[in-house]
Amino acid sequence: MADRIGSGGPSLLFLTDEQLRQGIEAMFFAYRGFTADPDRILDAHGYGRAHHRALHFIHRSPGTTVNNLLSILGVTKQSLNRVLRSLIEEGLVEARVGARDKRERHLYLTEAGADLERELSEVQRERMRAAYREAGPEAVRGFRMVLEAMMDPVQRRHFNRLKDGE
Amino acid sequence: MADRIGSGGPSLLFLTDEQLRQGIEAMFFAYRGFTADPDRILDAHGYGRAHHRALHFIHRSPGTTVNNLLSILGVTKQSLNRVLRSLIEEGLVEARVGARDKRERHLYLTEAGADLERELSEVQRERMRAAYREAGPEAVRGFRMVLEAMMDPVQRRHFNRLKDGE
DNA sequence: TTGGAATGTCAACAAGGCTGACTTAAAAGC
DNA sequence: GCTTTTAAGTCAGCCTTGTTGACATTCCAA
Repeated sequence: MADRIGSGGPSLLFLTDEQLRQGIEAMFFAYRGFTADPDRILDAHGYGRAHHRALHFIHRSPGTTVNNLLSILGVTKQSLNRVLRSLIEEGLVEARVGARDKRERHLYLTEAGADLERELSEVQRERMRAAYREAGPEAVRGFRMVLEAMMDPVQRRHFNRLKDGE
Repeated sequence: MADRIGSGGPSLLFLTDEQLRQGIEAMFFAYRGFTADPDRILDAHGYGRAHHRALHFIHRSPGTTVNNLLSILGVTKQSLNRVLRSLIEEGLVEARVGARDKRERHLYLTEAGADLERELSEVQRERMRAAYREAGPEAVRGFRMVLEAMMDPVQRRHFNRLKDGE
């Protein structure tokens, strides 16, 4: 952990391979914690992470189209369709034919879907809240900055669109 | 930083549901970026993320036992074994019978294994380095603090052990 | 009217999780 | 010394979630 990295000086300290590796491991372990609580609930309901993601983004953008959801999630339509079908069959999601463009399906959570989404997001937000509280507001700003910088440009666009409520 | 729970002043801003949801989405999108580069390389070699994780932690703790790796990765031995077997068969990992306890297998990267690990970690570190550079050292500290606070206690122990080079 | 876009569906396959049952070898404990 | 426990490996089978490829339907728009 020694400082002096040759000519680099202290401003480069956080860019040593060791520091970068620690960042990588932090992402790995933290992501496990991040998904642990929802995973338990999903399991009890017989769903998986893919269902959670669909519920989350439909909740976030009610009336979104399948295609839009596809590009946010970055999976194939076949993969999403399997998940979406079970959510629709079991009454958690409603797909309404588009008024303007009847090819499109607009997706909405039913009351039951909103209930499950709330249950899932509650535990996940609780974990995030605890972490934010423990780390403090300044750390949270840094956390958000690094995460945003780590995204692919396409993901980053999605992220900022959602953030701005588009 | 004491966030008073009363009046909900600006110190509570970062704990609103909206802020927390943005944190959740940031984790989701950033994790995709985080794994994107290694995934491409792995794919070209016919390996998957599970192989990457094994290579990473064997590199990190040369001579680690299967059981230890198991508890770091948090998967079943059957699951790890499948991955490990292919890595050993293809000459990327070597398993040496323990000297003190002959039941144990100590895992090491071969030269070929170290080569692939380097290739993988290089692109991942490069992404992390770019993100760190863009966000700045102060942000990096916050990033690390929040991630660590988000881990389950067990993961956090693993993380800190690795960090301290145990 | 016709091309192409949006959607849905079928089939097949792979990675990587899981459980359960069982073996082998060796260490530990009585 | 004998028994139990532990570390590791293996077989079989299952699930979720990702992938390709092929193909049908609907319907907007040029």
